[in-house]
Amino acid sequence: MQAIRTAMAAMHQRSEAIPPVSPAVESLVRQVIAQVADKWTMLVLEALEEHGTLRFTEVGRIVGGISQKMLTKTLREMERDGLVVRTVHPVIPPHVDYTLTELGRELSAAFCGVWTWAETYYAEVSAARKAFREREEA
Amino acid sequence: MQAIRTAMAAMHQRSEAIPPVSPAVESLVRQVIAQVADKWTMLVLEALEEHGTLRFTEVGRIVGGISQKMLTKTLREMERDGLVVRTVHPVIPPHVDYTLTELGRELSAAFCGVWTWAETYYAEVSAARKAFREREEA
DNA sequence: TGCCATACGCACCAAAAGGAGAGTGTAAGA
DNA sequence: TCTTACACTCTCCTTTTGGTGCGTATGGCA
Repeated sequence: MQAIRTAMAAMHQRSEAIPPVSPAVESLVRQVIAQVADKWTMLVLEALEEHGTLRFTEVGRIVGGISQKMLTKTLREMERDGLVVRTVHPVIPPHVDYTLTELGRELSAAFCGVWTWAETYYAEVSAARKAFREREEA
Repeated sequence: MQAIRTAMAAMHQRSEAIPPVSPAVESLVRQVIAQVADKWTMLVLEALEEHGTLRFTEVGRIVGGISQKMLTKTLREMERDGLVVRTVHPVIPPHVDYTLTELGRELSAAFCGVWTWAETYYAEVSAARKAFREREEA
């Protein structure tokens, strides 16, 4: 068990990989990645990219299967990170709409490759899963 | 409250967006995206892309801050989805190594854009967060 | 003789994510 | 007058995520 403790301690040390960038930047980039590499964020990004400015319920309808709670949370975090602009029209009933910022549009473009990958290879992923299942059943 | 029930019911309907692709494909792509858009998956992908074949503990050390449990889980899911090959050398102490498949390398390339985005814009995200914090403190 | 190394699996627990449902405020339409 | 619309917020609850610590097999080294 001492062995494991040692291994774990080593794991929590700084990675010695990717020397060109500083550890501080590394850490920040990882933080940003972790926040942004989220299912709902990707879906909302897509919806806004495709449809331009949308209202709260419209985003929910287009994304599909998201609860109000998660929609609010996701949108707020995206606003906080500067990915969307939230515009409140002080009327009753309330009217709020969301638009991608330049930063958001850039991120959406960056994710484009992942969407394309998924569309291109989902059949292969399915096949790999099937093969894996059969292999472990045996 | 009936209003909310109606809105929620509408939200859970199928999205009418993106007509070019079939709903079945849409759903599969979303599933794949949801699995793959994961912090640890992205980090492990990066590590393997940069260093080629790696052993279990090496992956852990390079990724940094991941527990053995999550590392095992992430690696298994990636194997299941056909992103990595797991090779067991039946010796004692055990020796297992992991290599990206072509599929994995393609995905890594697709994520490259997101990494670049994060590296390019993390300062702007930080600034946006700071501004947001100050705005809501007021 | 006895300890170490590796890549896990398992059990237990805490924290976070996420869903369901109710409540809110008020102007305009039935 | 009663309901509806919208964009939430709040509470309660379940599920998932993730961490910690333990056990394991055994050839080789001290």
